[in-house]
Amino acid sequence: MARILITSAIPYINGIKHLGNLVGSQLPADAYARFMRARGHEVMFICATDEHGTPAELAAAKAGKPVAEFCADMWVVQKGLSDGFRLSFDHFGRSSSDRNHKLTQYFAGKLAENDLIEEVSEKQVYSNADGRFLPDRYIEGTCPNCGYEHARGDQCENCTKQLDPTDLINPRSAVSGSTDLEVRKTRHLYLRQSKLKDRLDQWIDSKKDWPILTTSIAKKWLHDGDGLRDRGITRDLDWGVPVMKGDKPWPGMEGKVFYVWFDAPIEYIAATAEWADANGLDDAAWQRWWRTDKGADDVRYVQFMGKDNVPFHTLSFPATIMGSGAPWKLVDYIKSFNYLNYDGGQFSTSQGRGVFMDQALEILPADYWRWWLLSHVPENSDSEFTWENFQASVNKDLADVLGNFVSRVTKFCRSKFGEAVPEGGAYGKAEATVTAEIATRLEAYEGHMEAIELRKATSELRAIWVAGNEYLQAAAPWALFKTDPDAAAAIVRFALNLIRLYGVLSSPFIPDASTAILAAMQTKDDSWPTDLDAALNTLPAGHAFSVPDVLFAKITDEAREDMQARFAGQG
RNA sequence: GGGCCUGUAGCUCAGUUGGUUAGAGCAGAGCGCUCAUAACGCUUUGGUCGUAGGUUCGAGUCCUACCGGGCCUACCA
Repeated sequence: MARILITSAIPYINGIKHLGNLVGSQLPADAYARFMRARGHEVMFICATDEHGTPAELAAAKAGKPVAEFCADMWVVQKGLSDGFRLSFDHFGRSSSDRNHKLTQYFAGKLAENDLIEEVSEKQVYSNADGRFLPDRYIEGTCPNCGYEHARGDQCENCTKQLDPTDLINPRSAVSGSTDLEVRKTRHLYLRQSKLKDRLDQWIDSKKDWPILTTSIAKKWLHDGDGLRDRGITRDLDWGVPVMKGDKPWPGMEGKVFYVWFDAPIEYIAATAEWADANGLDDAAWQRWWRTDKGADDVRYVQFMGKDNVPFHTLSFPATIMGSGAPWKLVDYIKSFNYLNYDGGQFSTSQGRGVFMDQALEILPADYWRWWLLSHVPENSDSEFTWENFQASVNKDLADVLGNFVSRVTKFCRSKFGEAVPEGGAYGKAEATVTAEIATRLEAYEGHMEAIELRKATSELRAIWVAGNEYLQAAAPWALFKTDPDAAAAIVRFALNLIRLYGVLSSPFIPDASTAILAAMQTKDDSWPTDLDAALNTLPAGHAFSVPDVLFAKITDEAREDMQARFAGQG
């Protein structure tokens, strides 16, 4: 039995996430975690909300709430949605937790001890009307290059020229529109990750099996221009982790907080500590996942994230871990994803374009979304959601291939033999043949899951469902029943056992249906099959079962058209 | 501008270190079955693998150029 630590990129607190966000980290991480648990491994699956930064403060102001209250409320919303999608986190934490405050300050102190922190004096734009420093992109003005009037302080979206906020003509705050701006001097801490460049480079080089998307982004940042640049890790904000050197004050840094991307990955560790706290466990309980000197050296640590998060996970966070000089666990495998687009364009929060997590659950059960999203997860390139594809995929795979199989077998049995596994006859050649096919496919399925090749895994799982229909069609118990009821009984017995097997094998992707299948089969035995012949004899003759309700109702053309219209967006 | 990814049947995608007639699912067509959510099964029609060159006995696979799509480019997270 292995020990596997799994983290999903932590969703930003600022609003409800859309399906593109969901499929880019949390959902694939969940399928992987569920599979590994089902295989009997010890899993720690961690997620949290990412609560700091300027956008959170602004969203809170817009909602008319103090930021702490806003975040607390949004955490409840996001937690509810992750439960709704059946994301099986062992703990869903908060980056604003006391644990994260302490750990973030601890890491900063360690980095300072090791001469990896530098104080830099810089100039930044301050908005008097807003009473805050503004990040470059929150300053708007006319582009000096092309004359576009809504250029942002970091880059003009029209001509793509890189800008400095002071380049803008008629600069104004993107928050309030105020032009009462001034450039102020401020001091910030920088993480001297450039000193760790060679070590990071060698480390990345050693990861031959990582997705090319992961390593190519890391390489680009390591070697672009003068190489890896140092990075500011503090901000002039009110909401965040106060800058401290371990548990001591940091002279000159009063009133400042750590930058959200410094504390966010540390929350992976902190959330595990929060988990221990929530379960009344001691520090050793979480440290055995994170400290290689306290039991974590046999842990395999896998991270999931969208491609936009790759630099922080391949460089900044490892630099923090390495630079601490303490035996913290470094990531072993980084699975990164491309983007999911929506019907010919991007998902857009501002334009209300696409489907958001709360709306998705209002429309259809979680399993529908999970199945479609995971069988189309953007592993190799950006992929696209269309309602036609969603409808076709869900109706065919879930309703016809799997759902109808369960239906036809259980109903046939009920009408001919009653609601118990029938006795009589014996498994023969046909059963051996399909068992052999499933064994081969199961091995492939497991291999793809181990390698986190989720699309391939779903297609193999589907083929396992199809094998049941092929078997049943060839065996034709409805015909055999008339001449040889015992032979028909054996076929039905085998098919009922197939149903239970499907319930077990499908659980990483469609957990609710899995539960419903096992409940209908009236069994608690959800153990992953190691011996297929034994697994297909789990339900003995005489074992009672019930005919479940329709597992997956089909999406009608009319319903699809309604949804299509509803989510077309205003943009 | 620079870097990276991507372009394979109407649609969504597989195609290992280059090796014989390029595969799967869906959609389409035909047949079969009638237990089932008009579900299932079998058979079958679709591709000069973005374009043009090159390397090679041999290229979807390697190289070059071009065309199209996408992402990143460090103060949004």
